[in-house]
Parts: sequence; C-alpha cells; structure tokens
Amino acid sequence: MEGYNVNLSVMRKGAWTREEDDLLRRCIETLGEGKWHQVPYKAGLNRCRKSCRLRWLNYLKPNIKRGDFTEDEVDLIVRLHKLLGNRWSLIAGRLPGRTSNDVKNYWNTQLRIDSGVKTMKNKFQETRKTIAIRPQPQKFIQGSYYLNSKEPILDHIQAAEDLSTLPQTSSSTKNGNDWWETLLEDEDAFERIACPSLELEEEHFS
DNA sequence: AACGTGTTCAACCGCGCTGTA
DNA sequence: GTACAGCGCGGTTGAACACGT
Repeated sequence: MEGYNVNLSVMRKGAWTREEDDLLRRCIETLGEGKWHQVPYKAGLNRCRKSCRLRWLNYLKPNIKRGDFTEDEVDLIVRLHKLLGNRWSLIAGRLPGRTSNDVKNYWNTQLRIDSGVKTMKNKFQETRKTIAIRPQPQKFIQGSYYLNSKEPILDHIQAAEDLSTLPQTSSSTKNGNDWWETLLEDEDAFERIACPSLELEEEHFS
C-alpha cells in the first residue's frame, strides 16, 4: 500500500508555502500532469506525491474557479447529489473550474442535512432520503429494485433507458461502469437525467 | 480587549480500483 | 491467479478565521 507513511520523518506535511507552490507549478508545467511519482523529486519538494497531486488539483491548477458557488451551480450540485450520491468527482466534473474537494466541502458545510444539528442555509432544504444511482449494479430488469421503487428516481432511470443512444442495460454485455461512462459522455442524455422536468423539480424541492 | 464557540476549507489518511509482471 | 505499485476518491481532521458575548 502506497501512502503517506514513506519516510514520514523527512516528508513535510501541513500547509503549503508560496515557494513550494511555485516549485510545484513549474514542475507540472515542465512534466505535465500525471507523472506524480516523478514530481517531488523533479520539483525538489520534500512532499509525497499524493500531497503534490492534491495541491495541484485542488489549488494550483490554472482553470480552478474560486469564490462563492452561483445559484446555478448549487442547483446542479443538489440535483447531481440526488442522482449520484457522494460521488464528488463526478459531480465536480460537471461543474467547470470546481474541484471535488470544493464541492464536497460546500455540500458538507452549506447543504448537508445533519439530523437537525446544522440548519440549512438556503432554499434546498430536503428531508426525503436520497436514493443514489451507483455505477456498478445497473441491470434494470423487470422486478428490479429501481423499477419497482415508487421513488421519483425511477423516472430518471426510465428516461435514461428510453434513450436510443444508450446501451440497452437489460441485455447489454457492458458492465455498469461502461453504461455510466456512456451516460456521462452523452450531454443530452445527461441533461435529461440531471435536469428533470419542472414538475419533477417541484416534487423534489418543494 | 479577551475569551468561547461555530464555521470554513486545505490537507491528510485509508482504502478501493486498475494495470502490470 | 496472485502480488505489487500507482492513482484517484471520499471521509475526516484541524488550523485559521468569523462572530457573539
């Protein structure tokens, strides 16, 4: 198992300095993203590669958007969370410039319902249990949980199945992740699911 | 001004998944 | 089939900051 406990005695931890940021930025500009095993050595940083990657992805990457989430972004987060559950990277993938860490933090601090301990700060107060569609299990055969469920999410899934561009999930040889990736790559399909009709929206958020 | 409490968010950590030998 | 290494993700933590008394 790789991790943080390699040479813990010499690896620096905690907040990054401006100098470290500069070193990391220059290194990534030279090496490109993805060669994280080389980054600490090439950059001359006394940090583990996971820390370098995290710093780059969550803070230094050029297109990262800072500041408050817009109403549209919040709206999309709520919808996607309803659909996907805590799959922050997928949710963040639909929000240009936002990181999974940002989305997760925003959800946990602003949107999460924490059994009454924390009060909601906005209009999206929601008490219904979230039913999240997970990538793996999707074989939507007759009699499956999803198809028999009375939850509104059924409409979303059926909408997905109605799309001719998507693989037929009941007979497809593709696994659930493939189906899911296909869905995420298909803008129209995704919009139909992530942005349900007005009636559905009212049902969810009223 | 000083202190206590609550909130935010950057960073850490552990684990699962995937590719490779 | 198995072991190992590397990557990426989600949950959690804790320092810094904001706010109230």
